[in-house]
Amino acid sequence: MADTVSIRSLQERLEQVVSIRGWLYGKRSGGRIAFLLVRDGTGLCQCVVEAAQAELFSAAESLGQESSLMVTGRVRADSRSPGGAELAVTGLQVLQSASDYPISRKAHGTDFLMEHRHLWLRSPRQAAILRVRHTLIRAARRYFDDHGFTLVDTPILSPGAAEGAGTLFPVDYFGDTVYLAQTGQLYLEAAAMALGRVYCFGPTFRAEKSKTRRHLAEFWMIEPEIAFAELPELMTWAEGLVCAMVGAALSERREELALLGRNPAALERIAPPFPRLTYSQAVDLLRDPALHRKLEQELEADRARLKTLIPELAALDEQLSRARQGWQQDKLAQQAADLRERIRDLEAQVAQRPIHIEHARNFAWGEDFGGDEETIISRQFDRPVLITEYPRRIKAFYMKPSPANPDVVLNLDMLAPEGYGEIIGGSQREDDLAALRQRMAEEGMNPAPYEWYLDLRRYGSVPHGGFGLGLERTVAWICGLKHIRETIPFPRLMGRIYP
RNA sequence: UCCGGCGUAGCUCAAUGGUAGAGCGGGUGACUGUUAAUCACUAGGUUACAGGUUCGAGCCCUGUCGCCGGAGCCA
Repeated sequence: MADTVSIRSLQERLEQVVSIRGWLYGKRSGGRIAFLLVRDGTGLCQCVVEAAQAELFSAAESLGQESSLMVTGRVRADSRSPGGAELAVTGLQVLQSASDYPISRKAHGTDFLMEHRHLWLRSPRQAAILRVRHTLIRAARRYFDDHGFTLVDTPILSPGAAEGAGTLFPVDYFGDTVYLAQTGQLYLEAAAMALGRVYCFGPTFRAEKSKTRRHLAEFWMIEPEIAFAELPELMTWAEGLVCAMVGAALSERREELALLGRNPAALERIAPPFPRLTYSQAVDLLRDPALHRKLEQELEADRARLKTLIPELAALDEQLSRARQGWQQDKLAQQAADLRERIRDLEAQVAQRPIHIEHARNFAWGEDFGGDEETIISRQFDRPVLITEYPRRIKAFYMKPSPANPDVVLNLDMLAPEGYGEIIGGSQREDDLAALRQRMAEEGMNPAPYEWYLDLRRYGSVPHGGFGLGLERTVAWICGLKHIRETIPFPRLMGRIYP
């Protein structure tokens, strides 16, 4: 009886007879030889069946993509097999013979792939993303665990809405309406007063009707909350967390990042200290004529690039019209489609840029940053940027105003580079009972459901704060993905709940 | 909610208002080392749906539905 081993470990089994279990990823056959490409979640292995073994050969030839099987054979080194080792098959047990697997090893549209998300996960690219995601989660948890934090799970069902009830999902709770949590923060504050340093990691829910590449209705957030921490300390924690996550991806997931086409150089630059701006400094930056000149130069550069892309596309179309073989045609058509998409994106950017510049020029202190302002600011730096002290009026009631300027609060946002947007939002909390009550009154909030929260200020209140990191946006940034829907196994998007 | 784009074979896409097509995938056959193998043959269609204009509609018009991503809002 041969040992059953993982494909990843085949290199250590050269010349031995072993079995592997997995799924048929691809198949090619000649008149007297058949190649089965088997995947098992740890790697890909080419399995060779020769026609001399008539029964094995006909069984191998009849298998459809994604059939599940156990293959036994002698391991031999061969550079033509994906993992460097192939299996000379002596035994083949078909667990289930599959036919008409919907996802071929070819280009598909996003709608089709999303409808088949449960199968799409089997493709190498999606599996790579899930591995990076896993590594980032582990790195974040390890970072907190190693720094004296205690994991505290906060409830998912929460009574009444803290702010903007329209952004919460209502749920029937024994006849009452409650809501799916959009943060564990208030509960974490209670836990921080018990344990000092705490964090939670769980799903959060937003009912915002946002249909963009940066939004999910259900996403995972890592939230630390730290007793005695004031704003500067919070920034250090945020920086440390992000560096720990990027570092783990670089040290443990090089292969996956390469498969995803992510240039590691952009990630290797990520080191503390991150640039820090106050909101007011960011506004000055937006209004700075030097920035506008720079943006206009970039606009010219993009226009020039667009001019080079268009002949490139024409050349590709020309090649396409001359291509003979079907799959070459298909490949070229795919390249042409990709290029067309890049051109469309670039054209849209070029068209939008003057509007963005105009927005930046006219940006008034007190407004919140929109996506285009965030993009402009984050593009000025080659690593994540921290922005602090936003106007009090656009921020939540629990944020502590700055003692130096009560018009701003002691909050922090972190913008990821390359236009990936906000990945962290947090603040030092208001720890004074009277001030907190006043802020709640200003917001027109009923204090009754928050008496427990106010208790935290009645009994041994201390300065404290925390922040939340959006896992999926971080995964998208680190993997260099165009869309957040690939960062989570089963994305919940507005208008999509299947599968 | 608003703005814009798209909807043709299982998939990816073609088709001046005038005979609905190609590649991939499926099926059959050929081929001793393939790398999205290749070659030959073959099956496969209510052109999203409902109206309208026209001698004639995949194409033009109106409405509905679905999908996409941008604004607002947010991580």
